[in-house]
Amino acid sequence: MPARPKTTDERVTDSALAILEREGIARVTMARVATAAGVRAPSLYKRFPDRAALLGRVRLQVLRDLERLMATTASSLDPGASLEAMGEAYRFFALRRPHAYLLLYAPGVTEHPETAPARLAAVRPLFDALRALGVDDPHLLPASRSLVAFVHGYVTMEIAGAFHMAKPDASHFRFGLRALLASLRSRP
Amino acid sequence: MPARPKTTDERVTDSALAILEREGIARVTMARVATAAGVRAPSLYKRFPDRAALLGRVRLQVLRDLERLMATTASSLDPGASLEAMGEAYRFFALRRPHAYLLLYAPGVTEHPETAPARLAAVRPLFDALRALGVDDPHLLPASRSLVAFVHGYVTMEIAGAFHMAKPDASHFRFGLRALLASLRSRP
DNA sequence: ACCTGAACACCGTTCAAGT
DNA sequence: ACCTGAACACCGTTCAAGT
Repeated sequence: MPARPKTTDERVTDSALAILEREGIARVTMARVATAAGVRAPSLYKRFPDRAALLGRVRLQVLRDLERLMATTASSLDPGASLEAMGEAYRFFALRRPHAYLLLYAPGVTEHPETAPARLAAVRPLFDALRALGVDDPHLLPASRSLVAFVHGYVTMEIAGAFHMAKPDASHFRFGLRALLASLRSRP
Repeated sequence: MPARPKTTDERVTDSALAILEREGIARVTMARVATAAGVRAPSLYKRFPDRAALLGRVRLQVLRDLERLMATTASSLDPGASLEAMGEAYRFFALRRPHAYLLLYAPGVTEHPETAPARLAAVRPLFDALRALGVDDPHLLPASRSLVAFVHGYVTMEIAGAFHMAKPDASHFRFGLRALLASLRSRP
């Protein structure tokens, strides 16, 4: 009764992420992921309860990439410049990996227990920069939510093609980001 | 060779919209829509090329509801108050009909030809109010895009439960909306 | 002209049987 | 302990056959 593993959890999630990034969430089927991971579809159920849970694990992976990017981008010098840089970095992340980004808010995904902490960790640098900018404690939460909402909304619409532009236009994004930051900066 | 219709295009889209609002996009299957419309699944293909096109037609319908709401909400009195009211109305629309709202940016939907004009019409009152607020022509497009991005991003995250709040919190939304509007108002 | 059952290729998922 | 073929209930879609 050996029956030794032909794959690993990590290889399964890596395979799923690769298919996701290339072809989108709808194409991430259990059969395709299984084959890419060197196994048959039913075997995946020994590792993940169902497709929603597998996608939840992939989401966590993407979130950690984003978290790393945010931490790297945050500069300790000028908080204003740091916030702008984080906004731009976030947008680039989303535009470069649209399918992976969309997974962060896609329906039909069971949230992995570590996802909530990871989401918090990803906005932590933002929080710190806002504090450094002079935003007082009671306004930290609404301010960071507003920033994330703007950036998330903008890139989602950009990915969906809502602006029907020839090329992605960074100038309008920067306009909005700066407008919001200027307002937060001049808070009483 | 009569074979007279058992349903209509309108009844089909109405049925699809009803299922969508109650159970979400994944549950809008051809079989369920057909039955609700008094017909069998294959019959739908005489009216719509495929599921993506049917969903595209439903999206147009939702967009027109939103357009009507925006037009109604826009007040000709104070443009600042009007913009705030439009933001709040947009948010309520999305929170009251989350599945319908999400369809506006969902993947796997073939865009109906009239959708682009309808999207334009929906933001028209916003455009007008921004102009009345004193935003000059070259900034009208980035300003409206930024506002829509913020509002869209905020409600999407709210629907997805990203803020993990007990109740939806209007105060943070209003904070961000006002911050953005204040910045646009004080433009040179 | 529109509706339909039957069929096809594909899903996610379960499970008894293999090693 | 993990893998698998076979099976189930469901998809979207096509099409020949009905009226």
